[in-house]
Amino acid sequence: MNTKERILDEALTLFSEKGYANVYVNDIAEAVGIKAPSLYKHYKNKQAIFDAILEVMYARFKETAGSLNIAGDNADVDAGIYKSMEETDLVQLGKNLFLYYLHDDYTKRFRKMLTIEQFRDKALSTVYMDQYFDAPLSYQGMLFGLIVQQGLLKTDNIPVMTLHFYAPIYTLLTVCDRDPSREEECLKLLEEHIRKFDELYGRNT
Amino acid sequence: MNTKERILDEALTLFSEKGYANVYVNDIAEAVGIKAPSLYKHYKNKQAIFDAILEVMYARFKETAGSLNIAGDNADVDAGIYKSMEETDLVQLGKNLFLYYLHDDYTKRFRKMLTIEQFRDKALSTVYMDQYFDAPLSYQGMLFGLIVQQGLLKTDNIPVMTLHFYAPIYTLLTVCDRDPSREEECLKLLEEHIRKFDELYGRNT
DNA sequence: GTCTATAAGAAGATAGAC
DNA sequence: GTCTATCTTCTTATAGAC
Repeated sequence: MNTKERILDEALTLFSEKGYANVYVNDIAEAVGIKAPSLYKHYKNKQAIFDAILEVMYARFKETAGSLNIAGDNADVDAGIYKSMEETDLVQLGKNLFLYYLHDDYTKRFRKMLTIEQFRDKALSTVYMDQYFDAPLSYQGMLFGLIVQQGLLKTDNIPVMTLHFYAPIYTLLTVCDRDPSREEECLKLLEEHIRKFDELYGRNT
Repeated sequence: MNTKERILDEALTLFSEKGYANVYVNDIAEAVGIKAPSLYKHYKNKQAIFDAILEVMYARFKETAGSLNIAGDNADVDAGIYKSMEETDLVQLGKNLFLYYLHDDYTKRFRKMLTIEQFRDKALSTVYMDQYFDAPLSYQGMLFGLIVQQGLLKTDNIPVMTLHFYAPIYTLLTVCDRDPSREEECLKLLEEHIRKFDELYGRNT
């Protein structure tokens, strides 16, 4: 990783921990191991560093299309999900998804930074919502549509079914973001959630 | 409302919109209609204003005990909920709760401020989690325990049942906080969520 | 309690040597 | 590309009159 990239990396870490306004260019330089004025050889100013981070983020979000997919980052795996649903590997998939988003270094820092900065910039709150509400619900809703079509789960309201699957995952994710020490507890609840979800939707009309 | 209170009120509005670091004492003074130096006759410094806001917040949170209760802010109403559950007024109660937390002016601004500032201060993230995760789940879990005892709803896992009820409400609340124009859409989903929740847990073992 | 004037310091950014 | 020195601006806070 060259200096220009390291600046983005360290800045992202700092922004995600303290927010843009509470991070000084000197902090970033120090984290990188250079002096503050040297930053300006790589980026026009502090805002340009922030903007560059957003660009990287947008690019990554685009790559993983409907982020917070059922399989996390692999649409191929998702595509096969409704074929093997008989074994209730929905649990394993849900946990993988959760852990991927919780532990993937970039994803995690982006999410925390967005959480802090979203109210200052309407565009950021739109990105946050798209990434953590609309896209997951849309993508997962499509998958559940297939699963229901296969007769593996039953419902007359797929959007609500999707919300029932996803909202607890999202909620538990926000808990772990705030207090990583609660990960074990949340994973346990997550597993119980999916098992019960499967049970509730598995044998009703 | 005297000047001292108006300072807190305007500061809370500004902090919830831009975050502590992005609000200058001059902004607060301007909002109140006085000059910045006059603020210092009421509060020792900027941080003291923030701290005073937190105190008010803690006091209010304490008043409404297990905030995000089923009935929002009225434990008496909650206490009677499991007697009249036959009429599925769970929907109305859920909507009232949601709307109370969405529209109550103080609650809303506190929540947004906490969202922005929580990562800077461990204590704040603890307050946030307690207020929007632990307390609601604990309180609602107790109520669902009673409801289940009455045989009105059925489950072998009350914590997960409570999560299933609350997580969608929480998730939809975070959507409306970010984009108030989606309130109608979210209310519709909320209502469908509770109806389906009632259906799923109403006729299973 | 509010004002004007201003001090004190912090933070972002530039100049120019190496 | 990195450094030291420095400038500029912004922000908090104080002094002292009214």
